Amino acid sequence: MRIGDVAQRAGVSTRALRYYEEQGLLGSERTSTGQRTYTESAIERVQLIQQFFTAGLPSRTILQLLPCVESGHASPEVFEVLEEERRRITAAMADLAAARDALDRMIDITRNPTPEHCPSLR
Amino acid sequence: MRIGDVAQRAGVSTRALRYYEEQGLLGSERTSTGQRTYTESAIERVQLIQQFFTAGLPSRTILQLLPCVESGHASPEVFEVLEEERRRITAAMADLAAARDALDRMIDITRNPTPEHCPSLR
DNA sequence: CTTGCCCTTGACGTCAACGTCAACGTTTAG
DNA sequence: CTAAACGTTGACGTTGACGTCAAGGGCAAG
Repeated sequence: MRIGDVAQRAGVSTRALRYYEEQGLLGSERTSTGQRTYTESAIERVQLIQQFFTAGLPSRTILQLLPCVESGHASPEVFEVLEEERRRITAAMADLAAARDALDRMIDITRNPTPEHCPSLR
Repeated sequence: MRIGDVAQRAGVSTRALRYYEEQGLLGSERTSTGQRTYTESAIERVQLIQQFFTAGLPSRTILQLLPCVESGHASPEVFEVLEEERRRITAAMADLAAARDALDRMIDITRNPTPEHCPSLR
């Protein structure tokens, strides 16, 4: 597969794929003329990378974790990274829940306006 | 209160407070010599602003929502913004949950390594 | 052959919420 | 009074995951 196919099937831009390669997150073979070639497994890998990016992991951290996906083994340091990121994500979910609740209170108030609305915003 | 007090009590930098004012998110009185003065309610307001920033809302959107906190009323457009952001946050929480689950699978595998680990990563 | 779409590298642009530094005025504790 | 600590505006720097040209080469169809 060429880069455009992978991009379309994985739902990312070709620029993103080259960026992933630049960061060491995604490998590729080259044809004799220098064009990138990918296997089917690249699509799955890109989707996993995207999932981690969406969760707020920086590329350096993803770079640490990806080898563990392939080897099925993690050094103690990488294991600590795994658990640290898990904690980060859990905290982020709590923050989102808090903000969502704040929005819910605002939505509720704007639907049933009361003279004494201010205290209930806290 | 001066800006340093608000910063400390709200847990943000003075630079952030000036930025909020610049963006129209936070008002202040001025002394005769030009120094900013805040009321107690500023702290609560800053914390709400922070909560929204943490949830990924941009300052322009927060600027739309804040008047609704004070007035207790929302125009139809602002109301739509409220619900749209609620949907965004809900989706973001789902993404985080998915990434957390991926991490959990990796953690599980690195704890009990199996020869057939690869399929369970999907 | 040439048209049109795909690919390459390289390099600069973006966006947002601040950090940081400069140069200077203000308030406060001793 | 004076020095430390705090305040002001202005402006440039940071960070990360790409977007977006630019300039050129590769490849199947008609």
